[in-house]
Amino acid sequence: MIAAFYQNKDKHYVAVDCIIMGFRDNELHILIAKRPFEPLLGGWSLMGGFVNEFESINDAAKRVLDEFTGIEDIYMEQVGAFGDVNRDLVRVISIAYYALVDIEKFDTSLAEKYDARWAKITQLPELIFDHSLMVKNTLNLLQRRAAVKPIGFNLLQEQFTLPTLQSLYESIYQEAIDKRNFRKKILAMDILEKLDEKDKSSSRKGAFYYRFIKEKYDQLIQQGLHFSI
Amino acid sequence: MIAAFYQNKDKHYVAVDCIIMGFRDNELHILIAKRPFEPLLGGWSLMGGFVNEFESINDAAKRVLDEFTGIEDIYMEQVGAFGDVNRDLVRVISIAYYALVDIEKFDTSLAEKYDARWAKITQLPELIFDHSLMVKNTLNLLQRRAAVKPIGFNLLQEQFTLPTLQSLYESIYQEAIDKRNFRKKILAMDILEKLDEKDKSSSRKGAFYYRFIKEKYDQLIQQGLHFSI
DNA sequence: AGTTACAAGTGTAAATTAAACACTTGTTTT
DNA sequence: AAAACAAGTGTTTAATTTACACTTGTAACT
Repeated sequence: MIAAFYQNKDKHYVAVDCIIMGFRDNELHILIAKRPFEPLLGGWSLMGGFVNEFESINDAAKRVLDEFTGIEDIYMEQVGAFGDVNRDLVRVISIAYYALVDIEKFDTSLAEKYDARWAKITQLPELIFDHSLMVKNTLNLLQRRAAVKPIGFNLLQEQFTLPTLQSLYESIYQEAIDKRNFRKKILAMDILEKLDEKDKSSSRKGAFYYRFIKEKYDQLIQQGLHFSI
Repeated sequence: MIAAFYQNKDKHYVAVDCIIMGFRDNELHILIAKRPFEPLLGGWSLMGGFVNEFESINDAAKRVLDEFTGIEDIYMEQVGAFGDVNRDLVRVISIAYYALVDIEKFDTSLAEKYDARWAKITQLPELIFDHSLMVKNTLNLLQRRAAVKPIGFNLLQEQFTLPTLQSLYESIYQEAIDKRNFRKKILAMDILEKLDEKDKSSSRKGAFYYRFIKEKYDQLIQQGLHFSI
């Protein structure tokens, strides 16, 4: 009876495609790879994989993320399902996830293995299928999310300077931010801890390191206040 | 060669589930139906259907919307893919879409045919599978969208009063809005046209009807301004 | 005809938030 | 000792949001 109901329904290939984002040289980057098989062999593509029979789509995304970055416990969020593309010969319904990773933790040996590279989001090549659209939607979503949730820190190492943090947000919003206003706002939330060390790699004076303190953020929320940059 | 690559991949049942929203009696309503087949026969569910082999997922959603409402050209937007539910016996990946309809255009004969009814969003029964989660995510998405896009008008008839429009937004945001501030804001955008007729169904004085003028909205956008309520 | 009931309709002031803006500091290099 | 240079710092103005209470128009009732 049950089997009978499903029996005449079509089944589909379902893939996950991951928009893996990293931050380097004051710019957002996305991990892309040369596609190793047909159709569109050699085209630039996002990192993806097929969903297995008894696997949740979230688990599939996690598996793919781990496979291509060597990092577990990655911050990720679904972007949406894409299925209107007329892929050659076979139609695949693809569910896109974006992920924010600390690019320093990235296992670079995997880049060789998969012929992958980090491309600046402002200078992405044309991607296959609807992958360019996925990236566009992701940036949109990220801009809205990063404005109200402290997810940007996932793109940084544990310690970071305020100039770096600011340039991260500038890269996400793709617009300049006033230095004084930015500092005022982020520090007013009292969710960062200032450290004693300085990063002297980009100035003689050096910039103090800060850390994001999750507990302080939770406290902020508990007080009915909100993160906002 | 190509076939060989896909050959060993699993295929999945893919459905669309539609959160069909209407506005009535100053409250958002959602169309739900008693499920007519196993598993979970008799449980309250969203309106859904399976995606056909050569159909885009958007088209599948449109088809389902038309089937259950009798309305074509419905405003709809994807909410996301849901696939982590352990559905009895068979796993189905479902892509949720929300739709905003003028409840007056709804073909009520379909309600009988499908054993469907409009339920207040504040008083929804427990829904099957992850449908309750879909509704929750939809309300979230709708709150963010309705704040910056003039999509709320899809829930109203062509002519509507400002008190009605306000109560629509109150129902979407689930919070009271100050009457004067609301009117100030919506009228300042100059996207509505005031008509000469009044609606006297809810007061002796009567409230003037207004119409949303898409051309005026386009003009607003062209000026670099934004819709915002 | 006058009164009542009642939602529709209207404006201003205060508070908050966002935006604009330029100089000083600390450290290394020359 | 001077130069170079990014890090760091406050205040003022503008814009936006919030709070708040009375008048108006019409139908129903007496």
